[in-house]
Amino acid sequence: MRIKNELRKGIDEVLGKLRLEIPDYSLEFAPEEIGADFATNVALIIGSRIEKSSIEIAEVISRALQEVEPETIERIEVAKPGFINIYVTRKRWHRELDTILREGKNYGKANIGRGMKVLIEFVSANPTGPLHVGHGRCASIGDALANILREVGYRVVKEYYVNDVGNQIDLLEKSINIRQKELRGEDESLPEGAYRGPYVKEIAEELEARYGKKKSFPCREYAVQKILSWIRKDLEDFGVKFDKWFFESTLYRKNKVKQIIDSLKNKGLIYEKDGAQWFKSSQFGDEKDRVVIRENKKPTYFTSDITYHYHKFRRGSKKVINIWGADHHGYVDRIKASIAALGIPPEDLKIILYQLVSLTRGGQRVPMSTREGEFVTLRQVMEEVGKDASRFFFLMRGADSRLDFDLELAKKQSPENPVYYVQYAHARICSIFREKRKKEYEKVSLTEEGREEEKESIEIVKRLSRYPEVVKNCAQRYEPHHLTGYLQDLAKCFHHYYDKYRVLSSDRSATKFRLKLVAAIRLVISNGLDLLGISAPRKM
RNA sequence: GCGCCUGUAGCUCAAUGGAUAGAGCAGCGGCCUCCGGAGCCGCGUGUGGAGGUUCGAUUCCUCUCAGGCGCGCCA
Repeated sequence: MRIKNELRKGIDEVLGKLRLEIPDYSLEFAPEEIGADFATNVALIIGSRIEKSSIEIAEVISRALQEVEPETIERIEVAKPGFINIYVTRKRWHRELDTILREGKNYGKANIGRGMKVLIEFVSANPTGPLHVGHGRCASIGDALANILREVGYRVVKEYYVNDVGNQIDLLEKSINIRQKELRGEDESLPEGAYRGPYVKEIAEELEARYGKKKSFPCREYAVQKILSWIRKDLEDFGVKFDKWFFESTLYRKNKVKQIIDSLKNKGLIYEKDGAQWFKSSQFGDEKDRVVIRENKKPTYFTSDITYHYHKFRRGSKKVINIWGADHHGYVDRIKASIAALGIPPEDLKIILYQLVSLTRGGQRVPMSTREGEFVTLRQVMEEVGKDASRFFFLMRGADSRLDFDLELAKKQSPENPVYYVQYAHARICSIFREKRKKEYEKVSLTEEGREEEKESIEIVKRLSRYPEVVKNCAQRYEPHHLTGYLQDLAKCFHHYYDKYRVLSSDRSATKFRLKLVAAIRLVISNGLDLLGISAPRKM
């Protein structure tokens, strides 16, 4: 068992013996300045409930705990307001290190998901143009989160929703047609909001070559397929693979949208006004009602989105996660209202909003509108900055913070980019093991007992020991960025240690221990980077 | 005007209601007989403002100021 779980069990046992109710208390790694290994506020919580001094309670609990866990606990101190600080024996930390190495690739896995099915939908950019940097941020977050959720025991499906019908596609078709006319020498200017990117011309040329002046040809289908194939390739090269591509058009083809409207009608939640059909979303927390069937009898985008979300749950997902750009936040309440109306608890739908990436190039703001056709693509960023670096960069900050991405700076910084710092630690450790094979240390096995005397090594074991909780924390809060921070910190500890102590030396006993330690560091870095979708190179 | 998000060190950002608020970058000064110098070490009077909740607030509540976004029978 890992130390923390063991201590929690011990504390619970002590509270039982003292006939105290077990409150919701914290048991954490103590802040570094304290010097202790773990700290709990259990006495503070109890003290505030019953009218007694927290310090006294802490002292009673400490004494009892010491007796329950003599092998693990070196000593216990009670501090200021009533914290209990626990010092763990070195022997116990050594066992922890062995546990980590034994678990190997599985270290970090948990079962808080208990096999629950989760559907995570992200990117879902309209197939009207290539992916841009913002989508890269979304893809990085979604993919990492999916990996993390899998790691802690959820069954995760990654899905991309393709809006292959509607006004944007109409507009794309129109834009292509105009470019075709240009090719034939006819002049017609692009309407307001048309797609102007060079790829539109490219598609127009291909269509022109294939179909010439034929009256009808599958323009939309061709264009969507074409653009989607670019998107797919971009994502693939970015290391993101979707389990399912769900086409909006299938909802119409299978009449699902009409079924949803009928179902809402049967619940008495649809009424007519100004020639349109309205859904009473305000009854479910939305600020006002919304149109689902326009005056022209066509459903709105919202209507197919209701249908889509309902069917995500119908397909067996207990939890649905969406990752949207923050400019869609006004949409959250109405979509939650709609699934609530259909009998699904709205809290089963988690919507993560990421702030848009503002892109600059040498301090100059780069406009980022797909429709204006002037934007920096994900591919450009990948090629300039590299896949690993850009993914790490996108994952360093919480989704809620705005991200300033200066391309010139990112390029310039690339050698000092934090991702290299973490990867370098991994490569360095691999190098130690290459060196080990060349020399007499060859026969040293990682299962042998070794001696440790420097305090930094125990600090590192403590950090390694935190790893599974970091992963859990990311999963429970849907925030992968805690993992990037953790890995940077771990890499820092390693580089420091490496600089101060030689791993391979004539001191055989110390060598045994240090090899174990760095092997465990390498393991955790590798597991962590893997979850983030970033490679852990053996050489750089 | 209403709603959501964000205000933390020169810059970019961390911190499940916990103890003396932490990193990176930039700047200055040091470290290569030795496993990879893409590295290490040293240098810091910062939570926009005012109240409140409590043993304890960057975190929760109210008000306020600043920025971003949204408020369509667009998606």
